[in-house]
Amino acid sequence: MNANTTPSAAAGTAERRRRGPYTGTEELRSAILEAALKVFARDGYRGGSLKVVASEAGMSDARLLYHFGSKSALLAAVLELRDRRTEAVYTPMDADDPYMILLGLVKLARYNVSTPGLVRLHVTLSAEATSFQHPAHAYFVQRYEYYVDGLTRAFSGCAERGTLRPGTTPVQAAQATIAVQDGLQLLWLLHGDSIDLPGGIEAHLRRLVEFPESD
Amino acid sequence: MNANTTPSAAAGTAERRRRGPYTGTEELRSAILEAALKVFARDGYRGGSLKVVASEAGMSDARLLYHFGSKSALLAAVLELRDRRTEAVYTPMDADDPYMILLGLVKLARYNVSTPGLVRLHVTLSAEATSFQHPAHAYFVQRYEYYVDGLTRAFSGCAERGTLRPGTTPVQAAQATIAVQDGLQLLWLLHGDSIDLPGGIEAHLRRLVEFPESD
DNA sequence: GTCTATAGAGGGATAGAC
DNA sequence: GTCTATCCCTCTATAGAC
Repeated sequence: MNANTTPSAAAGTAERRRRGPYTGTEELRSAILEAALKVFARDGYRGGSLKVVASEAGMSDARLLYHFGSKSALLAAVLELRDRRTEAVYTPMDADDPYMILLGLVKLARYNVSTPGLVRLHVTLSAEATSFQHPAHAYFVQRYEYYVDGLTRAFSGCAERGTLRPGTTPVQAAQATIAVQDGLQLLWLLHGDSIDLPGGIEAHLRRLVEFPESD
Repeated sequence: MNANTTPSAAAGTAERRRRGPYTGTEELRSAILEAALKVFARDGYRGGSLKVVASEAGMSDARLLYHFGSKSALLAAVLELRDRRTEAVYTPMDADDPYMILLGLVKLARYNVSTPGLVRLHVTLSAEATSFQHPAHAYFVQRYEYYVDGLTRAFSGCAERGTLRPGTTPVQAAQATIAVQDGLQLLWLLHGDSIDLPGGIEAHLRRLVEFPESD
């Protein structure tokens, strides 16, 4: 969040040319993160190598490691980056209006189809992270807990307003919604644009909830 | 499918004891496949190593490779094994009764929760296989096509009988159903038994279709 | 901060003796 | 068929010169 360029970035122009196109530490880190996101999304954490990440970012792996310390630290930074991107599109989860929370998922899906890399990253890493010793295991467990809780509250809000269709509890609705979201992303990666990601999620939500007309 | 023991299996008891507990080629292959399934399920194809598989099966990696030739060939055999296991529980997909096809998914889910290894294998490998160069990429693309087509036919059957609830097309219903199935499996692996896999799928199906009372 | 070089471990696959 | 030994590669991370 700090826009200051670090002191160490005040290198002469000659040196800058020798070092590559990065004019400051932030830009360098950002370039590495971009490359890492791409590689982890394509090959997973286990399958993606630092050498490939470094090469995609146009630098040596030693230089990359100097800035991030270790591969798992790089992964953590990538997940952080992803969270920032997602939050920029999907703020709610503690909003008052449950319908806004739920329909926010459709907006998020529209954003997702515009950035396949983020979808790939999520699908690949969340599956890898089911393994207990995966460095992102705790992250994904926590994240799902957060989303299940938030959506359960939203569906409870609908139930209070009498717009949750009978036959499903708020918790089940929340779990099913996350499942549809993740499952459709996987399907979309395997089957391409014969899958309508936002449309599928919206249809799912409308089977669960009767939304007030305001659209 | 051939139950013959290969000639080479006719080893004396003394030799058998030196070689390990496997009395025939089929049993040996089967032991390897069991270990491979376990390892690939836990660590993925990329993350799982032949040395570990061999060690879990109580043999050297050279011996393993003699019987399967390569790592990707081993993967193919594991996927075949999985298909056989699944087909033993879920035969339909070309049955006449669409309700039977759909409710078969609930039965399948009940089976799945009894064998976490198979669920892990599916979740892990299907995500890895979104990568184009993954050795199981074609397998999963094909498999999903098969399931989407089959379920689309089933939901079309419901539509003809007037029991597909309005607002969703058969194709969308099929895609959503597969998504719920896969997504719930992922959620179940991350969150354990707070997720009711069969119940979640059945609830999803009942939101889509009005089943005739016969249960 | 960045480079080259390398340590040290582990990967898949093969060779040759038995 | 199975073993031991080994090849050759890639991996993460570190060391030391600059």
